[in-house]
Amino acid sequence: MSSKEMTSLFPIFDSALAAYIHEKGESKIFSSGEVLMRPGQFFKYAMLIVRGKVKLYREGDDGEEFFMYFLEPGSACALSMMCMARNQASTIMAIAVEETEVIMIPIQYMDTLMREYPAWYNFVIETYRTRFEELLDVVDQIAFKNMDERLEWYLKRQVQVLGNDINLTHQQIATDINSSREVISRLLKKLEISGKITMERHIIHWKG
Amino acid sequence: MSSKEMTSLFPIFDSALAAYIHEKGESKIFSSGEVLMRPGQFFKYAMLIVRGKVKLYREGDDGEEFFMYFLEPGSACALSMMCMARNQASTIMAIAVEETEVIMIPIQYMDTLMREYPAWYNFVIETYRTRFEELLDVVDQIAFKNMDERLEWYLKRQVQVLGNDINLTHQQIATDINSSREVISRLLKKLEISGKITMERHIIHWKG
DNA sequence: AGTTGGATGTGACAAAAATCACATGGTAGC
DNA sequence: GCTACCATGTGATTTTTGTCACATCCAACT
Repeated sequence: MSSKEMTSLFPIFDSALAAYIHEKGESKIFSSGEVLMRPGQFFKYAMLIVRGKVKLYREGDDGEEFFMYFLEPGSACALSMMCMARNQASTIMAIAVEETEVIMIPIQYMDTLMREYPAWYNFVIETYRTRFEELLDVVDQIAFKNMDERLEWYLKRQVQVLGNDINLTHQQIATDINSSREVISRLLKKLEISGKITMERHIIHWKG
Repeated sequence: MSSKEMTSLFPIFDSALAAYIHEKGESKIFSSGEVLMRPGQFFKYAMLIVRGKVKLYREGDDGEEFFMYFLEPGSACALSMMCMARNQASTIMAIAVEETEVIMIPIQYMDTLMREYPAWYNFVIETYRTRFEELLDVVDQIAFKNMDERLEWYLKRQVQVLGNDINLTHQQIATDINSSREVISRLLKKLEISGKITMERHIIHWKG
């Protein structure tokens, strides 16, 4: 990726910053399903998403999963930065849901980036802020909403990021929102009756 | 508050930064129960807590409340900074739970702070990070845990910040964790039987 | 002391969600 | 075409949580 492409994907970057990241960052491609970050891992890079989609999960003590949000091109993994900066083990799971290209910036360049590139710390702050707000929405949903509303919200987010055909089994959805397959099947049936979706094996079509 | 006191409360601040904040910040005292920030409000200050305790709530669409975390002296309100920086309405409620002194830094000094005081943006980033991790814990609890565990976790956090005698009615606790009074009463009874607490009217004593 | 209002205790019931058991149905691999 | 493996559908039951009704109890105020 050229510096020019970088500034168009990350509009907050100035050309000097883009050039620096271009020089120091390492490009890496993850294929669909590959793990970018797993709980317990110590992280030595800040990750910028260039292409593809990444799904972030929280894992419970007994291996339960809980979907939090997607990362898309032009965004960064806030958690990677936090773990790196604190030298703390990651507490989340990040998986590529399609072939995904990332720029990995090694930790040793963070001081320079922070000190000499104002656009960088603005970007970092903006990244934290975006994710923070996304997390607040997640809290709202699980604190205040019933499963039917949470399911609908979940489907909407899938559609926003991955398009109107949702390629997930009922079991996968149940895992993502920490429910059970039967409950999801029944609620999906209701959504189908109300006309918001149609269903096929392995696919849910969102109609709005 | 002198610059010297400030650097001891906010150890990340250097003396130049402390002096600048001392000059530009406005000190304000909120009495117990007073609202520092309410949903819908546009925020024009970054708030630093100097003394006292602040409780942060999320509000649901139908006026439900949900306790998120406390702010203590030496910390800042991450949400105030976010709303300010984006010129967005606040989506949370902040209430002083005891007499609380804050330094309010008007928005027009943010550019200078960010540009000329590296300690400031480090502090901002650190603030976001801390709150982010706290929010992740909240998500874990409500996503994966039953009410009994959530209640215990809630009580522990109260104790950590406010001491072993918890001055709350069952109804207030129920509101904080979005449950109902009867459920909380029954679960508290179980905790009393198991020896983790003792109860009096209006008070719960934590025994661990 | 008597009244009153909020706080707490408790049983019965309702609603939401999870779990169990089993039927049906499509499809990939032989 | 047969088989085996998932995915999905569905009723019955259990668990968890919320709701309702009402009793009791304490503390403040007259």
